[in-house]
Amino acid sequence: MKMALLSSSSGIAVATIKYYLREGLLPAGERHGPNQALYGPEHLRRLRVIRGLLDVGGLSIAAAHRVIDAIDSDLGLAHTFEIAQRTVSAEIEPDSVSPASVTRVDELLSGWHVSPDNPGRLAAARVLTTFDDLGQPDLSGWVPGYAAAALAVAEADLDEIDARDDRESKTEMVVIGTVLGDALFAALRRAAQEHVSVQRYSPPSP
Amino acid sequence: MKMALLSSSSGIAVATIKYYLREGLLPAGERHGPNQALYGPEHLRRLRVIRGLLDVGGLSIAAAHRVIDAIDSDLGLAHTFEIAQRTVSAEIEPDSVSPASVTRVDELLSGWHVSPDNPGRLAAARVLTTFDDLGQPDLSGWVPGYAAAALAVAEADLDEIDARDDRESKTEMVVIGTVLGDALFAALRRAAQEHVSVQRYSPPSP
DNA sequence: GTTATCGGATAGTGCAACTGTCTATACCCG
DNA sequence: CGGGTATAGACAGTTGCACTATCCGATAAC
Repeated sequence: MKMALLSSSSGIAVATIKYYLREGLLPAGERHGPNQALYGPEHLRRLRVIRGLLDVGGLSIAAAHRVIDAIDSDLGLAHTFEIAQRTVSAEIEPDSVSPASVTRVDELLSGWHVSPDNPGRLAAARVLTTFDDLGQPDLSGWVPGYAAAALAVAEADLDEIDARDDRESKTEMVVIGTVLGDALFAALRRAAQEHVSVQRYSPPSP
Repeated sequence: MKMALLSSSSGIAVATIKYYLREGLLPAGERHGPNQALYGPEHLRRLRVIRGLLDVGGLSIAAAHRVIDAIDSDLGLAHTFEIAQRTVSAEIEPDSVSPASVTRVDELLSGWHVSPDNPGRLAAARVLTTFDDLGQPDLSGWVPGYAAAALAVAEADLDEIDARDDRESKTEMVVIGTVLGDALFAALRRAAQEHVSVQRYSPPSP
């Protein structure tokens, strides 16, 4: 298919597709002359992946580039996982995190096998530091529930990856699932908050 | 305290604080002349809230403004909740969501009391639509786990809000918890993923 | 053969979040 | 009490990102 069709069937402007080509997000089409190239269904699909990562996952172009590279290259699953995790996690300056918060996170995660440079470990500590800075009272009734839920979700994530049969599909689920899973959970949390709130404070007539 | 001290004790540049004042994110100091004003501890605290919302919660200035206004005004808790939820949820164009995905979300949430315009409902459907567009296989083994976890987290959220005694503290937890809770869960998910992954594929010698 | 479209290069746009400069004051230390 | 520093407020400038527009020479479609 040609550029015009690729554009119309993806809903993305020609200029934008050319931009993605320049940035290396989208592989070049099959060349047939100095100003001719053909694109296949894999380009269309790739464009959908890109839009999903950008619009739903909220990634930047650079971040999307990194995770797409991770899908394309055949590193091991563990390595792919790490790239996906690091890409979706914002870089955290160590001095924005109090050592006490890190300790609290480590206690919370005691029993878990988590390496010291897991991006989530510092990110969680950063959140707790922010609560501390705001003088929030004891959150020990709140945070453990999050950890338990995160564990359940991680089990579901790994189950889903296990359920894929070929390596390529596993890799893709690792990356897409890591990125879109955050969005999915956040969305369901909103719904659940309304449900629980109604349940508790204005229960439907029994 | 004066501007210089407010800046140094918050770690935020004077020019940036002035910018927040202009934008109405930070209330003006107590005036003592045409070029003098004094700031109190509440300004310092407010700056910490702002940085938390921006850096940890990833909100824009405009979004931070909305939720801060929600904290300041004394709307009911339910209304505050709604503002917080809508602010952290990106606006979704309805035609980026397939009706089938909405139906699937509604089935997933059957038994929950969720209004049709809950921001999470559409956002969840958007994520499912993206998976559909990528031709992902059946996700019925994956998504329900997310819903269950989201319910558990929402219970923890409401428990924590209930545990606060005064209205002001409840309101603040509604807003800050909604915004930072997403970040906290995402971080703990990263840690849990590593834990479960290690547990399954390279268990420590027993 | 003429009109439309193509790939590629380059420049420009719009927005968000600051950052820097300027001016007329006011404070503060010696 | 005087000179250096700080201040509020106005406004322009900067940076980075994600596009978007324009142009060119070549090719395709009718």
